[in-house]
Amino acid sequence: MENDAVNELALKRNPSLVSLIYEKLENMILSGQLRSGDPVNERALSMQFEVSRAPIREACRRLEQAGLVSIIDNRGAFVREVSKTTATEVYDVARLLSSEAARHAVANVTDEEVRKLTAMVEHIERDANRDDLSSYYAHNDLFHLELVKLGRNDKLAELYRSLNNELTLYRQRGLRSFPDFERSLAAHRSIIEALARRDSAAYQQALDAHSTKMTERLLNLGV
Amino acid sequence: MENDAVNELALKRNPSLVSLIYEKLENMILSGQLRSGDPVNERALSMQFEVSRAPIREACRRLEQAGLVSIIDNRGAFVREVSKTTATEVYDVARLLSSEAARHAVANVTDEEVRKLTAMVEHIERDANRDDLSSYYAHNDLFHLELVKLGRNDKLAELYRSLNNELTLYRQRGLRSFPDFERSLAAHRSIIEALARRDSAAYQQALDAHSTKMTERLLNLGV
DNA sequence: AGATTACCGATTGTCGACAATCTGTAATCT
DNA sequence: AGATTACAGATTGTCGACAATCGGTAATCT
Repeated sequence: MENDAVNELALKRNPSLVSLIYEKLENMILSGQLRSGDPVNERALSMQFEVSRAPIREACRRLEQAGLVSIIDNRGAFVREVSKTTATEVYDVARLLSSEAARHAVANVTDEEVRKLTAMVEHIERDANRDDLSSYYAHNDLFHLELVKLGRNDKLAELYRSLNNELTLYRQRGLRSFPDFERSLAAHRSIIEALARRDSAAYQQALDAHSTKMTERLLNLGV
Repeated sequence: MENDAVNELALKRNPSLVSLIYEKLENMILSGQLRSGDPVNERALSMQFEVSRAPIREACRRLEQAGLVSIIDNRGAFVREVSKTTATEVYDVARLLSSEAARHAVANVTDEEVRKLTAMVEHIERDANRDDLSSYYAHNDLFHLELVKLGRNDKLAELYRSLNNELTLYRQRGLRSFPDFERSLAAHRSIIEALARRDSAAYQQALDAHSTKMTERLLNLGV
């Protein structure tokens, strides 16, 4: 099931080898298949994927820019270890961006978007009810990214996405807190509700409260 | 004077070929030597620097991540054209980060830092008096970056630096507004002064006003 | 003439080989 | 024995060559 990754890559093609390899590796890291500190060996991967080292190497450099691996000169790439200090910094910036986006969201949001977001919330609730944690986390992240996009600033949204990836890596590093479903889902509901009412103050307040709560929970884990 | 770039690179060494090439190219772009839309040809550069294409290629990918070039598949890298829309977005995020850093600056700043910043302001003033625009711009950017670092969030400062590089590219794209020295230098003075007094409100207000003024001036150029 | 197709030059994409560099271990010296 | 040095293995860094792909131009067709 894993050694036909070759064909996977060979067939899809055109999205460029590097992109495919990048996504594969990103996924392996964010899903926890590769853990913090693990080496990312160019030759080993080039044999595993049956391509030369060049595209692998390039993908690794992209992973570095994305903050997912650290590269040590002449030593190679290693899945990054995100310290609590760094994670705190990243959280702070992500919250700042999210909050800024929220300030502009209500003025721009369309009915269509409210419907889409509502659907996403419901999807997350289904994941929670089925205890499908991995899907829950993924869709939760997507939901929040979509909220940020309401700020109508592509650059800001892109930065947010990138920061959130780093945070996912941090969360992945060790024991993972079991989410407080009840509280979290309720928060989502009130966020969406305020948005539907076009109540900017309530929306910003609900979102900030939710973000702060999440941050606290996640940072108080590793102690 | 320019074609011994070869020896420059060959001698410095160890900071890795890629880093040297990256910095060289970054400098060529930010200084306006390479202008928006110009192709960044791998083979040409590899001959100019007398290295193989591999390190050039890698440097180009880093430039892309830094937002300084766009890469089109199978077509190569081109110095990026930053639209006014994008520049506005980037400005908004940069201002947000700067403002957030300002909120924490007074609580943390040391006397040593105040001295250093004062020296930087004086340096900028000398540049202004000598009408050394290129030095003026460079030190002005450094000054503002140093202010952001007072926020004690490395990640935030790094993002700010990166965003500012993109903005430099935007400014470089066409006609450049002649700076309003008098107003700008006065603003620097009051920023530093508020900082020295540890007057947080005044500091934040002075900095935000200055940033906003700069933004307006720069964005109203290309119309 | 206008549109379509086939080709050509230029550039990037990928490859396999070799050089440079680092880490850890074993041999040597005091 | 402890410290130092020399070596070996593994990995990245760099290179030159070839393949794939793109844009534009010239030849062809209607």
